[in-house]
Amino acid sequence: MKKVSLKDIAQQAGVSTALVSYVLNGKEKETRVGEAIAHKIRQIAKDLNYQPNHLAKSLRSGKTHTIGLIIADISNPFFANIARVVEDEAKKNGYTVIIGSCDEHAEKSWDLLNVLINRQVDGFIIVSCEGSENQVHYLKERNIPFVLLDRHFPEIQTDFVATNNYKASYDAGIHLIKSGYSKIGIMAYKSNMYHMEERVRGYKHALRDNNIEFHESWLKEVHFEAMDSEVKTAIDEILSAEHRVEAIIFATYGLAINGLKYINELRLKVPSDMAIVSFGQAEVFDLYYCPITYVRQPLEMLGKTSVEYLLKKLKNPEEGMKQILMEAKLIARESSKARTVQVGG
Amino acid sequence: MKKVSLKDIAQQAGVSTALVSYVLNGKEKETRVGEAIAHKIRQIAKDLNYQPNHLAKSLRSGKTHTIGLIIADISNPFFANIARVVEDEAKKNGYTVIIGSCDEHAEKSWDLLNVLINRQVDGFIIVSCEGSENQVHYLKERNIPFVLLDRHFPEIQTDFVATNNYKASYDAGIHLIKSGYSKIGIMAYKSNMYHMEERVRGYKHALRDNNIEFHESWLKEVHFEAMDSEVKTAIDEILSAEHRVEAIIFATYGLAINGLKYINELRLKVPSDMAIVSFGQAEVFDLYYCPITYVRQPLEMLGKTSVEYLLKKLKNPEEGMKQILMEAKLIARESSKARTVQVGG
DNA sequence: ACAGTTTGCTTAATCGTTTAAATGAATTTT
DNA sequence: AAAATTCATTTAAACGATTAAGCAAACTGT
Repeated sequence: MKKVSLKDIAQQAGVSTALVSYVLNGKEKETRVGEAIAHKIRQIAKDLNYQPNHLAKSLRSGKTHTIGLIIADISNPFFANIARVVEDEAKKNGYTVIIGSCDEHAEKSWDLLNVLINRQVDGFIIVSCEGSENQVHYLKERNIPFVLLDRHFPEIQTDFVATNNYKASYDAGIHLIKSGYSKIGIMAYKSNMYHMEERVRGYKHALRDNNIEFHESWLKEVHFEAMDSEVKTAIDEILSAEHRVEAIIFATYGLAINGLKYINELRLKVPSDMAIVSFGQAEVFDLYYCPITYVRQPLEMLGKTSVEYLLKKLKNPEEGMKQILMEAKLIARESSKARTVQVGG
Repeated sequence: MKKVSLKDIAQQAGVSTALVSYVLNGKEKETRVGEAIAHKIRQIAKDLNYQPNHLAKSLRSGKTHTIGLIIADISNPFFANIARVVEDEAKKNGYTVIIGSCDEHAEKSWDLLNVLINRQVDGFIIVSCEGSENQVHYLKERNIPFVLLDRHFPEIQTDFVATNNYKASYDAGIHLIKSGYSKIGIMAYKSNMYHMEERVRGYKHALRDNNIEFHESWLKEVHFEAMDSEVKTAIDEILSAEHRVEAIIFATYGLAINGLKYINELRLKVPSDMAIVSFGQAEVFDLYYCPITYVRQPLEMLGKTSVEYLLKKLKNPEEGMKQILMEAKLIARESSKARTVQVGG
């Protein structure tokens, strides 16, 4: 069963393909197609169940109505949720999404970018990874529309939609301090990505603003690729250090999962032995024996807005630059419960 | 900056586009292109950083090297993991994946199917939802290659890659019985999908083979769309029924999450108040205060094999029908720990 | 009645590739 | 030396759509 093309309809109607195209695209008024023939064409198209060939349309128009979404890993719930929002929002506007996972790897990210550019996606939504600045510059130079999502490079002028990580982390710190903890550590990725630095900076400022002296041993930075083992080492060190922390902020979901597993292994009780606040969100946090306090990023809004910005740019390339930082919300739970004995700063 | 096309290269080299195409596709031998000119063409292509236009290629060849993956929901970890495997395996073979979430909704699934068919995907990998038999028939009629993943329709002859759900559920039942439980319930979706029926059947046979009388109140079937509330009602009923169960099998990840949340609310202790076995897999099961026994489906294998089957079919449409049931593995944990007092059947 | 306008349709180029067929020159065979 | 073969390249159609431009025929006004 061959696919039905404009030509087939034209033949059956005894007209040229041009007419068929006009009618089927609702241009019959401007192009003065006869009423009778227009009706006939529509009928035949319906009878043959005509479905336009997107490839041909795209080749001609230069628009594929497709957007590329580059993330770290679709099997990570944070990105999976984002992806779902982006998918839905795009579909609502007649766009299709192609998702690529780069595993926080700049090289893979390059590959994806190129594959998707060759596939003529109209634009990108990108969760950048470390060392991918050149890719951002490349897109700017080539004038390919894109929006950075969740992470951005402050030194590069781009559209972006991200969380106010400084504030989020600051709030997390303040929350712990108010709950009576003063020896507070943070576990983050070893990375010079801005969003990660901001999380560390927010945490430090929370301490500073409460006259708590920060100790270097409280900041643990682990490599993404060696997370499994390094998280354990980091926790071991944190526990045996001079100023043993009473609370940890996990700067990402992945770190929290690994950290919690090890904390369980060590039979440490949350929050009495160690209070916890984590970034990210997932069912785990609800179901943990001691529900985990977490920083809820406005996933839905982040995803929706990134699509919105990108589509605006696609519709009008002259559209001005759009940058927005959205506020996260701290969801306080048992894992950071106020200590019975309040320890002032 | 315009995109570089074959024409541009041809112009610079002073030859026709045909030659350029031949050389760049490695057909210089068959088509006897001069060595010197071939070299020149390659050099120019490199200098101009030529990237072929996939749309044009696809329009001409009728092949897009794209596969459509239709699942229930990318934000569900089971599907997210599957999607990741499929993505990687496809990429390895030069294919791109477009993912669509249908929310277990046949109508949405139809939409997705049509959108992707218009986008000329070469084939589909589909996790079918209830009431989508007509879609499967449609694909067969239209001769569009596809492989059913995780779920299949026994009455329709198709390629499929799925788990042996009967066996998996049977094993889950046996495991609980061996661990000393005899009043065992199961929570499943109200559905006539084969994979779900098989899970119930396996469970029932495990009871039967151990001379345990099955009580209707032990089988709770809830509607997917009203899961949140119906799971609670179901658990309430299960607890107040005459033969109150000591253990529950959750037939899906989603049910388990909802169920566990409610069990926590009720302050029931796992496994002493209620033992648990669940299908699906995710971090939650590891981190729950009492690690959850679960049926581990061979995700990696399922995903890989589905891609493999599909690609074989794409390469050779005459390829015979391929059907495989893979065995799941029960991962025994605390949530189904052997009771101290063994209760024989 | 004739120029000018409107109407309703067709023609043909175009997007960027691929590839069968054609072409003409150089080389080999007889 | 003519015929046949080989070699290296070009031409042009095709994929399926869009759309500017062209062209009769019918209609308008004077």
